[in-house]
Amino acid sequence: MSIMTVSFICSERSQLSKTIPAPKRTKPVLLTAIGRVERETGLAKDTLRVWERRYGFPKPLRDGNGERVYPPEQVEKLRVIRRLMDGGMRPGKLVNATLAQLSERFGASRVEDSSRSGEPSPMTEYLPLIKAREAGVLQRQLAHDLMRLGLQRFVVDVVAPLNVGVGEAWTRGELEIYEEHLYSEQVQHVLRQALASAPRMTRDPRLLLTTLPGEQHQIGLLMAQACLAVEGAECLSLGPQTPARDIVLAARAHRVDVVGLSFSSAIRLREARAAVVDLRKHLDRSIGIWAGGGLWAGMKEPVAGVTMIASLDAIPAVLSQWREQHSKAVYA
Amino acid sequence: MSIMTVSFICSERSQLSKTIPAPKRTKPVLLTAIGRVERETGLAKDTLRVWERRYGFPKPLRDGNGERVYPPEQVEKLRVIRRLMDGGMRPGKLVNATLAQLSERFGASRVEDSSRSGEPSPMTEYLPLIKAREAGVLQRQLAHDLMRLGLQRFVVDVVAPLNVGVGEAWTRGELEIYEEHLYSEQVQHVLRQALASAPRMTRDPRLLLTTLPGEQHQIGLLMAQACLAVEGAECLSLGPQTPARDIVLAARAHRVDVVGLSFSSAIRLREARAAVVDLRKHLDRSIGIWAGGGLWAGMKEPVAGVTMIASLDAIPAVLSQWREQHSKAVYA
DNA sequence: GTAAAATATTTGTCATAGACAAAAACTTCG
DNA sequence: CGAAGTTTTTGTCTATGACAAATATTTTAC
Repeated sequence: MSIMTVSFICSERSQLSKTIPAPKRTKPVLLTAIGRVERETGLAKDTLRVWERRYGFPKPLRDGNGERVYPPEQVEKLRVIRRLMDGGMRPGKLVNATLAQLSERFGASRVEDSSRSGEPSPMTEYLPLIKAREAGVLQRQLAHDLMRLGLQRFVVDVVAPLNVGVGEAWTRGELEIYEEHLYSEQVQHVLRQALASAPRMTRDPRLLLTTLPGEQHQIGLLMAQACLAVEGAECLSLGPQTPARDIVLAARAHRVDVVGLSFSSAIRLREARAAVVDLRKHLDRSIGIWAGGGLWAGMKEPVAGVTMIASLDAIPAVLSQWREQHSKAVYA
Repeated sequence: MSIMTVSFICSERSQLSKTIPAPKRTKPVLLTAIGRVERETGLAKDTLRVWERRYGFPKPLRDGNGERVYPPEQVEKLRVIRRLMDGGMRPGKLVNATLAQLSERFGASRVEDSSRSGEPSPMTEYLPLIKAREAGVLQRQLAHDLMRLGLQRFVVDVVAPLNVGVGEAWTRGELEIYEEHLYSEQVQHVLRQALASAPRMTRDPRLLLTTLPGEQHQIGLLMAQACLAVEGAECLSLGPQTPARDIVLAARAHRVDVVGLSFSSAIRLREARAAVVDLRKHLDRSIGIWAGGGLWAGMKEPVAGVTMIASLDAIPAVLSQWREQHSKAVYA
């Protein structure tokens, strides 16, 4: 993680501002090699090749060396498919549909939510702000709602639905990725501010918060931390992507009672499950594991020795339950 | 990025706290499949296989299905090798060395730095705090130094060397990854606090800050943002990992003057270079690109139309140069 | 009819081995 | 000593086959 060295190679001005020549575009067509497609879509190279073999899609062109080059429409379609798969659909049904047909499928998974009641969703209020590209206004509105509702309700009623809504809006093509990034950055800012100013109570349980490798999303972690801090739990966050081995070491070193893990739905259920099972295997039995994230709502059987928390709403209940059990143990 | 759904599947207590059965460890030996090794070391599956074929290392065992399973020592050695390669060494010379021999090599790249002068490095002050596992104390010390030195000097003289030092300490086995994570989290916290309380000047240039996909490290970005904010530049951060296409869109939408990219040394030079060249190709010529990070110190020829900033020290100079050129343009 | 068990399909990941181009290191020449 | 040419190193790509885990479908039992 060493990031910056202190050497100073920029002493020559001529080198410093080489803003002069500016390259000319060679071809207006942008073809993407398989390695890059893997990075952009999150679909493994092996998977891309096997889909081509089995389903006939994607059907990349070949360059001079016989290597696959993907035109942008196919990459775009792959991105959408990946997105739908995260929502539980299977690739066999998706690859041979047109982009238009795929877009329709999105509706299916959201009907229950949007038409559930007449009450205004946070999305109707915030989406224009995000699209207006006014970072300052967005941040002030968030800060305002935070003040009005308090941290707990702000997270549960505003931020959590907003995350879902923003993700869906992106899926429907209503938002660009950069707008999502910008939103995410503002929310993180507001949440971190709130956490910093919240008084630190040192009450049981002591929690170690992080995500497993591959899960990059910090917002889930921050939301959880906020909900836990409000309830007086002592949180220690390692940030995202801590390897299992290091979670075990850190949990021991800091003598925590519980390890809290956050999972976004951008990760596949079975992988997440396997990773949690693995962690449970190696972590001391006296230390609890709480796995949070909407991901778990779709799971059939729970993992032994792990508490699944599918909603932030559930955090207070889980906490009080833990405290109850723990106090009993002291008396017993 | 949809992270949490609002469904509440935890209403049944029995499911909620399945902390009962607790699995028994089957085998004390921890064998790692190739996919996981890829994730943990950052070395592609193809690379792992081709090294095995060519150099005879790693030499994984095979499970019942003839699939590779890597014992922990080999994974550890791979991690160290990866680390050394990021420093510019070549794998052929490394794979057949013992772990002890590899550790020696680390010295080579740091001699110039540590023995350069007698002045106390921030490391001597902070390393004990990190190892003491007292997050609160560490944070207070950081905040104290921030107050004492001011944001600019704090970033350049304390945080930047600390990042390098912490990375090296990890390499030498003096720090665990989780300790690095914890340190990183505290630093981010302090930097974000400082940025939030800094008054927002709206002076040219307008910057869009982010990292390219694959570059996860946020600290470099935050440090840059701090240095830029101090100098009065208007920063808009998208957080890490924005695809090139979206950087182009965002830069246009927000009418920025410059796109600032941060690169840690955990990424390979040629890949970074290629990515920057690609971005330059697609970004409007009127928008500048500043690529920051110690990475670029090792580069031979600069990229046309891109300003490389190898050190945070250089930021004020680059800024004033930009302003100078830009004001000239106005009068011309 | 529903629930459980058995069977079938879908799907991702792994294996093998050969090929090649870009980068780095090493020679040779002026 | 530096430029130009040559060799080695190295990562990534290709192709096809195989298999197990997850999911869907059918059959069987109650």
